[in-house]
This record gives sequence, C-alpha cells and structure tokens, in this order.
Amino acid sequence: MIITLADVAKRAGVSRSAVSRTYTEGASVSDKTRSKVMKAAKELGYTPNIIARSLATSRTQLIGLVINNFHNPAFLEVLDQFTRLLQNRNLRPLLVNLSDNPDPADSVEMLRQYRVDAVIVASSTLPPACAAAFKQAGLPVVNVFGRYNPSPDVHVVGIDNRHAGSMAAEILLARRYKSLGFLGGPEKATSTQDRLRGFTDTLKTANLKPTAVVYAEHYSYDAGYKAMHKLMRNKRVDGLFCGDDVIGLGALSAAREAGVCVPDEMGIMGFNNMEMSAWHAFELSTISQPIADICGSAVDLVGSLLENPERSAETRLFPCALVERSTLRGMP
Amino acid sequence: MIITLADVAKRAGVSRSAVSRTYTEGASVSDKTRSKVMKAAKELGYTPNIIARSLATSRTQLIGLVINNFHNPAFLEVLDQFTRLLQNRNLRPLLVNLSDNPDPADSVEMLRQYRVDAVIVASSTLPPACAAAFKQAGLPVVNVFGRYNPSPDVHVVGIDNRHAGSMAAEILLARRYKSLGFLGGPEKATSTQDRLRGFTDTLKTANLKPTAVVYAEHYSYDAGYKAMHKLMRNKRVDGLFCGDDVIGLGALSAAREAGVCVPDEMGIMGFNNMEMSAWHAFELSTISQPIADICGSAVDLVGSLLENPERSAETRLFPCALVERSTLRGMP
DNA sequence: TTTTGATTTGCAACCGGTTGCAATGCTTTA
DNA sequence: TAAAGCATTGCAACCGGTTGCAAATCAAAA
Repeated sequence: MIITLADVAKRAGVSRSAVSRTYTEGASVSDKTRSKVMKAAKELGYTPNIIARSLATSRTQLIGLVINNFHNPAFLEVLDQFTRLLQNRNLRPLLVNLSDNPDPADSVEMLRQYRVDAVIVASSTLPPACAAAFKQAGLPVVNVFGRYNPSPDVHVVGIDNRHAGSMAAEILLARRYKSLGFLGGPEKATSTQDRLRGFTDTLKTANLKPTAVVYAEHYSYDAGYKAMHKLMRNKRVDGLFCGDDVIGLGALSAAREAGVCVPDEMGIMGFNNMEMSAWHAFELSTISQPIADICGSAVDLVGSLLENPERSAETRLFPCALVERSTLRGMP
Repeated sequence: MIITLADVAKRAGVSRSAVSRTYTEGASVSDKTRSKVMKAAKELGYTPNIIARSLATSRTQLIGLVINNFHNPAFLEVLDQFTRLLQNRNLRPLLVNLSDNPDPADSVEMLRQYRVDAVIVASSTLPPACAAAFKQAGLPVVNVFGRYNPSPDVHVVGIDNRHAGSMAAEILLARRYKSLGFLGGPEKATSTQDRLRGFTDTLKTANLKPTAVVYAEHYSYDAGYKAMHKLMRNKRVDGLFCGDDVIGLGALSAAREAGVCVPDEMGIMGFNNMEMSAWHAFELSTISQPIADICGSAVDLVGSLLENPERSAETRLFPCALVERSTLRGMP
C-alpha cells in the first residue's frame, strides 16, 4: 500500500541511491536518471518519508515552539508570524503549551525524544531558567521576548524592557504628569520587574518616585480593572504606565467609570499596541514592540543555529515606539 | 556522543530487545531486567529516539493541526484547548498555518511526508474541500467548526450554524424587534451562508424577510464597523445579528457613534462570546459555542481514529446558548 | 525428579531512507 | 587512438529503534 523509494527505484529501473539522490538538493544525478525517477514517482504517487530521512540524517526540520501565554490576544500575531516564517524555511513548528505545568522538564524530554533541531521559547513570563533547561539538554534555544542579560547563556531576541520602562516615564513626564503610577503585569514576570526598574530609575533622575506600584494578577482586562480600583482606593495618581494593553484597557475602563477624565485629569499608557487599543471605545496610547521584526530575527537566528549550533549566545534587542492615541495629553 | 539503545543494552548486560521492551507499554520484561535497564539508562542519560521508533512502528504520534484564522482572538482558546488535550494523550501538534495559501495541496504533501497519524482542520472559513483533500491523501481528518453535512465524507465536530441562525432570529423576534438585519462574516465562508440560511428560514415562518443583508470583509472590528456604516446608509434596521463578536463590536461602536440607542432603538447580537464582549465598554449580548466541549470531542474522535482509521464519517454537533448582556431588550 | 506450561530472553530481519566508496561510463586532451 | 579526468551510478553499511519466532528459563504440577 505504502510506496517506498525501493518501489520507485524498481519501476524506474535504477538503484535506490539514484532515487534518493533525485530528492536530495545538490546530489549528483544525471538529467536522464532524474526524469526517469520523477516519472515513476508521479505514477506511483510516491511521497518521501521524512521520518526515515531524519533518522538517517539526524536532522528533523522540527522546531519546538514553546508558549505559555494563550490568553493574551497579542500572542496570536506572534504565533502567526512564527508559523509562517518557519514554513517559509521548510521548518515545522512542534507546538508545546507550557500553561498547565511551568516546569519545563517534561517538555524538554519530549522535544529531545523528537530530536527537534532547535527550540523557540516565546514568553515574557517564563523564568530564564526555563530556556536554560532546554539548553542544558543540548538543544539549541532562542528565547524570544526573554530577559536581556549582558552575559547571556542563551540566545535572546526581544526588547529592552528596562529601557521601555524609562521611555514610559519620560513620556509621562514630558507631558507634565506629576504623580506617576505603575500598574504592572504579574509581579514575578521578569518583564514586569525590568520595566518597573527602568521606570523608577528614570523618575529618580528627576528626583521623583512612583506614587503607586500595583500588580495585576494576570494579563487580562479583569485583572487590570481590579488592580486599578485597588490603586485608586489608596493613592492619587495622575499618570499611569500599564504593563500591557489588556491590563491598560481594564484600568482605563475603571478610571472612566470612576469619573476620571482621561487624558486631562489622568494620562494612561499601555504596552504592546494590541488591536483592541485602537478601537473607538478606547484609543489607548501605548508603546509598541516590533513583533514582526522580532519574530523574523528569531527565525533567522534559528536558521544560523542549524548551521552552527555552538554559536555563542547572542542578544538581539529591538526598539519600541510610542503610538499616540488619546489617553495622553499632547506635548506642551 | 548520542546514547542509543545499544549503549544501554551493553551497559546493562542485556540484549537490545530487552531495552526496547522496557520502554514499550505492556511488553514482556521481568522486573529484574527492567530495573537493570532503567539503571543503565539513567546513568547514561538515555532518551529514546521517537523518530526511530516511528519508523519501525509507522506511528508518529504527530497530529497535524491546520489553522487559517490567526486574527480572531477566539482562536486562542481553541489553540489552547487543542494543545493541552493532545499533550494529555501524548500526541504532538504539528502546526500548519494556511493563511497565506488556502490551497491545501502543499500542506497535504508536507503532513504526508511527516507521516502524521491524523489531521485536525480547525476552521469555519476553509471550504469543505480542504478537509476532503487531506482525506483523499489517506490521512484521517477531523474538521472542527466545519459545515454540517447530512451525509458527510469527513468527520465534523462543531455546531449547527443553520440552527444558530434560526436561534438568533427567534431571539430577536421574541424581543419585538421587527426589522431585522444580518451582518455576516465573509460571504464565501460556509458558516456565514448557513447562519444566513437559518436566519432567513425562521423569518419566513413569520412571513418576514431580512431587511438588510451585509457582509464584513474579514473577521475584524474594522470590517464590522465599515459594514455597519454601509448598512445604516441604506436601510433602517432595528434588530441586527452579527456573524461574529469581533464584527459585532465594530457594528455596535458604529451604531452608538451614529447616535443610535442600543438596545432600545436597536438590538444587536453577536456570535462567539469572545472575552472582549463582556468588557464594560460593550456588554454585547451574544451566542456562545461550547468551545471546550467541541475541542474535547474532536480530540476524542482523533483518538478513536488512531485505533480505527476507517471509521465511517461522523458528525458531532453541540448546542449554542444565548449569553444575555445589554445590547438586547429584555423579554416582554 | 520429571513433565508441562507460562514467562522471559535474544537473534535477526525489518522500517525507509542516506552516503562513502569503488566501479563504470563519458568527454576531453595529447 | 590511448590516457587522463570528471560525472554518474550502484553496492552495502548504517541511522536507532521494533517484533515474530524459537530457545531458554523458571515455577508449578505430577
């Protein structure tokens, strides 16, 4: 029933090697042989077995794509980009959902069993140790949206979250907001910590401190809404930097509901420029990351790792940009 | 460098078969041998090579997951469910993005090359022919969110879109909206056609016809917003059924912006109950599909197909439910 | 102690490809 | 026409597992 290379060889009247070679880029086959083989293959409906090839070449073309964030709509774009870009290079994403169980041990084992050629860990909330676990198992890893580390042990592609925090503080100050608050994502996420750090450092240079620091429990509207209520109960803030747009939208809704006039009484800025932020009901000013560039660069890096797995760990950081909408005052 | 089963066998002082058997569910090995093998494997850091196993058993545990909708946030939940459910059964999702190129031919070829055990086609917008293409290539297929077909050639798990359309019409009529409009998703999507059909049929039983039928070009807020403007320019409608929540939110925003009072002057209902619909800014009444049940059932079906690939094509339909929020009047 | 039957084990072939190497065929140059 | 050089081909071993079959082991029954 299943057609193998031997069947094609017999039908074409050539050796198995000849068939194999016509399916191998740059192998030595004459045009005559090649066309005989192609003809026979067509007639029999032959499809080469990549599993068998992988066994022989110890290259699977499989890339582990590890994700734990199936809640933030921003990740759809990430997933879209990765699947497309990998497909274009003839690589196949083997998707791993790390939501249930943030301990990577099982996933490491599984991806090793499948002999994936490399792993992309795409998450800003997983601890750096997670990506490192894949590396220790001998798998080439790229950690996308991971933490910037001046002496990295793992390849990182993403943004400088600390700088992003600084940028937010500068933008708010430039618009003459005085009493600034930070409404972050989950406290343990390194991206949250880094953004807060940058935010605080920049305030310090102006002899200021954040008036309030609050964390949302998840990356969700409800969490942002709740955290904003908590913040407003305790402190008076006139400029707010939110750790993610989805949180920012919850916060914005809570503020408006409480009768706060945005952007005059309070400026609110988000992070990530997700689609919903542009909706008429919100028009949230935000900072955008160049998602497509980041993913593209990550896939390029994976490509180079396939050639040279031992390449020393590299960090690739991309700049963020302010997207002006209507929840911040204009510049003076 | 790489540890194989032969290395383990030598170290444990047993045959290769013995090692293989200790890693095979239900194979005949004595406890003594098994523990010798386990010990040796641990010491050497052995990980069985699933690629090699796949070649021998012609079972890869790989499931092709074909998706073309990386724009609708509702699909994140679908993806989350599938990855989790497959993982729980020790199956691995090989993700295929069909967005660029809706012609399935290449993907069919690729999934055949990897000898995936089955394929899940998850889309309400791909034509039925797409799922059928996988079937013709000899791959077991489950089409999730596909079209109901009384004599199906492919397994379908999803909802009865025609009935959903009827349901929408009944709900609007019961709330004494008189002049009903349909704002569908892309016209060529079978789900749109089926919902319109059900909607129209039910109106007919009340001697009515849709006052307006308009299609959004994509499943997006902007497309919904635009389509709603177009609709309002031409027709006067007081009850509107939208083909998807994301479209519905665009339409709702357009209506409110035009000064229409929702739900008194106009009732608007969406479809899919996505997260954003519950946000305070919208509170869109909508119809929800039981996503988790659908995905669960689809994965169960895949499980049975692995046992018996020739199982005759089956359709599994789940009921939808109205989610009352505030864009529809109450019952009289 | 011998026989019987069930369990456990190892041998060797196989899954479907790839690839180094030596042999063959062909063209080019002297 | 013979020798040299290159491209093409086939052989056979290998990738890392699984599995049918027969032999070996073991415990229980006679």
